[in-house]
Amino acid sequence: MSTPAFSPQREVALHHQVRQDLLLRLRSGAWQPGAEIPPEPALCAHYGVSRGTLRRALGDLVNEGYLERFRGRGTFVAQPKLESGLAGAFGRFTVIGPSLEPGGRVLSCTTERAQEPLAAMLRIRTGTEVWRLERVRFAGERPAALQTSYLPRKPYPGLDRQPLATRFLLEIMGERYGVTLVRAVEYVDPTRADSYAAKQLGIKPATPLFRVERTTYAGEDRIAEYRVSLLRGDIFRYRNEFR
Amino acid sequence: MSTPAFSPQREVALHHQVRQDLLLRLRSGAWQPGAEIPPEPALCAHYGVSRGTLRRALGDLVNEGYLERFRGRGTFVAQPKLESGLAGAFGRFTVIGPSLEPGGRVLSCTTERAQEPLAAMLRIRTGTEVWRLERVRFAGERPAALQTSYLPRKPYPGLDRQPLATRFLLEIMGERYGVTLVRAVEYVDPTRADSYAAKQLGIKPATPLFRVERTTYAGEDRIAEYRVSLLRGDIFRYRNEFR
DNA sequence: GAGTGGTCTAGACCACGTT
DNA sequence: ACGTGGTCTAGACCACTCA
Repeated sequence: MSTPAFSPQREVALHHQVRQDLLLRLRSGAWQPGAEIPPEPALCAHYGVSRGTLRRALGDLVNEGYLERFRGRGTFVAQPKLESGLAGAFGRFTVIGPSLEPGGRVLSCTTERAQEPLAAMLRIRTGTEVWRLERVRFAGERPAALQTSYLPRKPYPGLDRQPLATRFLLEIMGERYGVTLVRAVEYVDPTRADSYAAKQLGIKPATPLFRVERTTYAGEDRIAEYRVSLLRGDIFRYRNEFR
Repeated sequence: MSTPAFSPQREVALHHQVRQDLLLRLRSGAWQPGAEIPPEPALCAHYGVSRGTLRRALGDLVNEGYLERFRGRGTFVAQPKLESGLAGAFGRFTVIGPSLEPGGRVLSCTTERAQEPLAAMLRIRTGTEVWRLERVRFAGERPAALQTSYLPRKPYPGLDRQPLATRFLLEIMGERYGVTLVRAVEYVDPTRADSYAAKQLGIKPATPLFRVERTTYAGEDRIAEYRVSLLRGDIFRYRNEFR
């Protein structure tokens, strides 16, 4: 290890400076993927920091996917997993586009009895009563998404009298019904507008859309809502970032 | 704070047990979003652990988006941001579907001079020579994706003589040309197959596809590859998880 | 000024893999 | 047996917020 020098500055957390210096070596290619890097005692000595501080820096890099550590073996430069669909490849995503406004035009809000595919999605027995809420959501003046939400009826009495046209449904569920939402899982497919969706969204039939199926969880396994959204592909895109 | 009891087990890391117990209170709704939770000294006493251990547990929960901490103010239960497109909403994604096999059928591998939109994507001057590689990628026996890759020519002499049909392009770039790939950014749109794509992928024209534009970075800002993939929507979906 | 979380240290013991 | 990383402790000082 013959690094020019490491001269920490005050004002900035030590562990952060160590992290940056390690990152420099990783990105510059001085440490190739798969290679083993020096053990903790060596790095502590090199940087002149305590083990706790060093481990904070290393731990951050592990969380960000740059390093892998194995007890008894050592610390290694992670192989980048940039290939979509590769095992272990994952990243962060965001939706790019204008914000959807709360509420929207309510097309219908009715109850029905859940039949098989839906009952399975909500993890309830077939025949249980559910709310079915259909809305057009707007981004500015433009209709941007057509959403159909399904909720078990029981926990949400009088849902059809709530301010569905002006508030986020998730907010209503939380504030009016005291449901604590914890996490959500989406599955995204490409699709194209049928004539009904095209009419509601003000676009031509067969325009490409995202079809987003989302399940929102209230407790660890309690499902609070199942929703299918059709998002206009000319307005929204997903942005994914891999380490 | 009147929790029944906290009886740690050996065999499991203490910080992990503390984390689980805190998580329980968050998910059960005992601590509502926005609420302040007890300060470190109180929690240390409650769990009978040192500050370092407690902070490890809290830090994990902050990283996972459950808590927010502010120096001088306190620790608060984070508001879930489950609405797509909401500021601050983000999550993890994975591609669901069979693994793409390395290589594929090479349709063409030629050089050309980069014109404006492409030059901008690769951040090179217009007129610079680039490789243009077009392949059909397979998942098992099925053609699953049509990919067009663009790379600056200079760093990759003889790319057309590499084993493009049997290896991952990213691996070739790494192993044969010593390029260290660091991160990648994708933009995903819905689209539909034109007649050319339909023919290459063995599907009917107008079938819904994902159009994935990906930029792979070698250094912090050095672009190693720009690629446009058409992914069959009947084979792949994206899975997104919030918080 | 009192209380919050952020940083850093020094030292100890342990579980695991390699030799 | 030795070296690796994983866990945990106790204590110190600091920066920030709020009353």
